[in-house]
Amino acid sequence: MAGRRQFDEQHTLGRILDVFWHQGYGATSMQDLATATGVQRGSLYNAYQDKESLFLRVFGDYADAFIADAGAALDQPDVRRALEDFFDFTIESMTRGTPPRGCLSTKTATDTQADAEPIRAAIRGMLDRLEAAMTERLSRPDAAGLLTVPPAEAARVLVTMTRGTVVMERVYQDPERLRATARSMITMLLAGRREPAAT
Amino acid sequence: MAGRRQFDEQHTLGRILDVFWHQGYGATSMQDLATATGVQRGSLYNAYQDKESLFLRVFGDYADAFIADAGAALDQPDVRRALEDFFDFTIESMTRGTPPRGCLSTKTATDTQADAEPIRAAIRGMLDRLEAAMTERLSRPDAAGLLTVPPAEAARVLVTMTRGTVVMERVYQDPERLRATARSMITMLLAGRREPAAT
DNA sequence: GCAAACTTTGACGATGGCGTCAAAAATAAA
DNA sequence: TTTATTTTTGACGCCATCGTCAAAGTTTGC
Repeated sequence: MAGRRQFDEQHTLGRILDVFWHQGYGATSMQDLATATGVQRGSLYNAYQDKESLFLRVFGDYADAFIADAGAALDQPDVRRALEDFFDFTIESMTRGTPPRGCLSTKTATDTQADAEPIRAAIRGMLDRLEAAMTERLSRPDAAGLLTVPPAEAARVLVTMTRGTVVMERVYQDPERLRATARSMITMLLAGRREPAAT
Repeated sequence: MAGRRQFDEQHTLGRILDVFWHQGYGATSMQDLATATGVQRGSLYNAYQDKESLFLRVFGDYADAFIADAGAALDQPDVRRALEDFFDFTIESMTRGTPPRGCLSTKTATDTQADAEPIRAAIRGMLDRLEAAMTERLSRPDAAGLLTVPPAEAARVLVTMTRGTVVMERVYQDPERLRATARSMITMLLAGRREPAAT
């Protein structure tokens, strides 16, 4: 039972991501990962160094997928529609699973056992990319004049808002409530007028 | 060394709150609390049942103080000033300490090891109170006509936003950035006009 | 004073985490 | 076929946690 790697890496990493996502970094032991994947603890150590390296490995995949999907949702001709789809996507993502899995990056950001700098950096990288995608969308012509604050500022508020939504999901476990709050947020952002108001 | 309680309860509970705040519920062991307070583990079990009960005990004090201070910040004649003071207070609260302690309720909300229903309920209770205080403030006459969405909706967005701010603090560790984002948020909210815009 | 009530203390056994390592096994290269 | 490389496997030692409990020690109230 050895020689070349015995387990399907794609499949294994997928399951590992799932365990981290549901349980959080700090609360997940190597044994948990071994049990969930059927790969022995020693094999995981051998293949991926330690828990932190393993986490960074799967977090990278997670972040790439998240950014891609978020970008796709934002890529709509109508700004309001784009923002609604964006929030719908984030809400759908965090409420998936039984129990709902929440948001991996937020769980990790607030996990005191995940305060190693490489982990922080990975989260920062993901949020920076999200903010960039949002800024780009809000800078398109169809948003001009509609926004109550400049695109870059708005993007930062919206990204912060998604983090808040994640927390509210944990507390109230009510997706419809989250969607309603998101709609309010969008209305606030798009309350601008094309013509400057008369003085 | 026995008979009547040997330790100063106020002082001990204060230290315990501090440990929970910094380390988070799940990452804190009874031994941590014993070490931090100088009270033996057995005495803590004897006096407070278990970790969950102890947490709920100090969380109650925390929530009361938080709501009181938040309410005081909101109690300003000028809405914009009230909201700025409110966000300044929350940001100051989460960045205090070395290292910055963050926000206890948010850390707990996203802690998978703190998913017992009594704990969830306590967090819900605190956020409900915060939302109520915010709604009340935004319903006062001086805010009328300024808001881009109704008071209750705005309150829910703002409370969600404070949760997001907490997460961003963990990630970027930059208080000034948080304040700037808060100001953008306030601008978006107060972009309403007293007179309905001419068609 | 004396007895009851309570707190403190230290230890117990069970469980589970961590990272390491040597031996066993299987494949790849020569 | 033989050798080198790599993975798997299971066990190791160490340390920390948990909740409990009996013994020891104080204080309170009768």
